Amino acid sequence: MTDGSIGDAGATGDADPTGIGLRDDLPIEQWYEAPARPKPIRDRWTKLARLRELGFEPYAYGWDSSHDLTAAREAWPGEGEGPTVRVAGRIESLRDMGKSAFLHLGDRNGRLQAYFKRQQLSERDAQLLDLLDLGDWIGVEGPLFETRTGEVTVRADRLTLLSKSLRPLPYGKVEVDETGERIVHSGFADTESRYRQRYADLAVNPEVREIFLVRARVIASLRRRLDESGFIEVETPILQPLYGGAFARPFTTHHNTLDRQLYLRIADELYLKRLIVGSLDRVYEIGKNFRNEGIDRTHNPEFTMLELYQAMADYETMMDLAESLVSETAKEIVGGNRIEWDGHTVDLSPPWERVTFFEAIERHAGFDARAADMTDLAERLQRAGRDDADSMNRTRLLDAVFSEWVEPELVDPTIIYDYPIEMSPLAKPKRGDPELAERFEVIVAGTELVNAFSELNDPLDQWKRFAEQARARAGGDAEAQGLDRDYVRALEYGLPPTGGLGLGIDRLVMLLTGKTTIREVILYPILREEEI
RNA sequence: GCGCCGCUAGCUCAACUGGUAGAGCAACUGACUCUUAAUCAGUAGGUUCGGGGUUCGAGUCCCUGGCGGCGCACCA
Repeated sequence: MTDGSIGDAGATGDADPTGIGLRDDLPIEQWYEAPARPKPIRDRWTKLARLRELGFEPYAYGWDSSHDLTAAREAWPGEGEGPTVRVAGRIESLRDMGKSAFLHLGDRNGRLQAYFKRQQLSERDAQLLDLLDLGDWIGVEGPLFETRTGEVTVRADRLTLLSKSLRPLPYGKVEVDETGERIVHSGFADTESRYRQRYADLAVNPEVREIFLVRARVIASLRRRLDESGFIEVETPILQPLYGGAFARPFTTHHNTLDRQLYLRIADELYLKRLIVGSLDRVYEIGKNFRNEGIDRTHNPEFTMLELYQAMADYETMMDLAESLVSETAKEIVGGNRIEWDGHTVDLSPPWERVTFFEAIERHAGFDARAADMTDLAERLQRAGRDDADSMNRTRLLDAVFSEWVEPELVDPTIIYDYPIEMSPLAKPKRGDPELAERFEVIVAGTELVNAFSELNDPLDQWKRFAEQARARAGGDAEAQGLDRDYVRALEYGLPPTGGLGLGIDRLVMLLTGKTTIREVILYPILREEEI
């Protein structure tokens, strides 16, 4: 397979050089009526032909709605016949009873029933009604009323086909019980198909649409809050000659004209701090990072981060900012700070508990990791079943200890601060304790949500830390950072005291939507190639 | 990367120890003027993920490949 794109499904150009453009060796028209197609597809193809015969345009050019479906339902005055509305939507259910028919239209966040009385329709509209299928987009015009069973409904006096659906959507049957709760029977549930055909997932599962509406509102809310606080939004390179700002392996690519190797960024950090040097004293960027690492419930190779930098601030300012950004956003988007997540109740209201890195280990693992030597750390990890411990340096050992005993215990957001300095090559040493860095992470529900520090602004110190990284890299640590000479040059001009913060947008959305898999909050999560 | 589980009709799922592959929804034909998981009668729908093997006989057992899920590792 040279091209796995879904749009080219079934092309057989490789097998038959004269067959370019054929679909499974057939001209496209014959493909739809071939016996190999499921009957619903063949039937829809026949209906499409019939519609054309009758002079209907199956793919319209536009439509003017007077209301979306939710607004239309709300426009019903409460009794009697309401105003005439023009609405559009996709047919989600269809109940034809001969002389009359009911169907439900759906749009991005609403649903409205339409009632058709054949006697009252023009002959053409009645013909059209007979050729409709689930999944078709239609427009409807008529007055609102309430059915005997109490559902606000539009009585369709006029009907317009907007787009004919040739492929049956995997609709389940929707039952609405006495409490108004939607119960979906059967439906579209196969995880793999849902991700591969996200369009069908979104079309059929309103709760999936809701996740992405929430995601959009979360991002808009963060952006508005930062804009109002005097931050300016910027864009920095994704294609970078040197990657840095985090510990991760990059994706590598190549620019032809420049004939030069480039990397997809693993973090925005170094470019953003250069802007603070340039006197843009509050900047942020919301964008994709790319890390060439494993894939699991909390990691997708491309993911979205908010990074912000504020001059004249330190990590304590960032702690306050992290608290307010997360809790205010939660209040605004989901209406509160108590969230049910993976069987826990997570309380996002500030202030969050603040514990130092070594205190946290003391508390949850029961020993003083700062005093412990490497052998001691490795032995403890080995006893806990980590057989790779003897190959780790001290940084990795401490990190392993932290993720083994501390992280899983933290449910409510917890600020873990004062990390060992060797784990934090871009952070300032802690005042009065240079073995530690002024850095914190926010751990919520067992995973890292925020990473922040007082930014290292001493160019000499930065050079030495880079050099240390370079040594670690030479010693085989594939994730150690490269030496970025231009960044040091920038620091030499003078980086004011600066606080910086990174917040994982995907994980925040997971938290606010109750999802335990990052794939559920990314529209197109990465998957292996599909054979179509 | 390793381990476990899964892949059957367009969708959701059945098929005991190997013995003719089924149901509901969707579809089609017909009936029905306020239905709503509409109902009723009938019809059609399958390369059981691909390849190989064992067997008189494989959805089922074995080998191999693909894809997915979960866990572990990795990802500070």
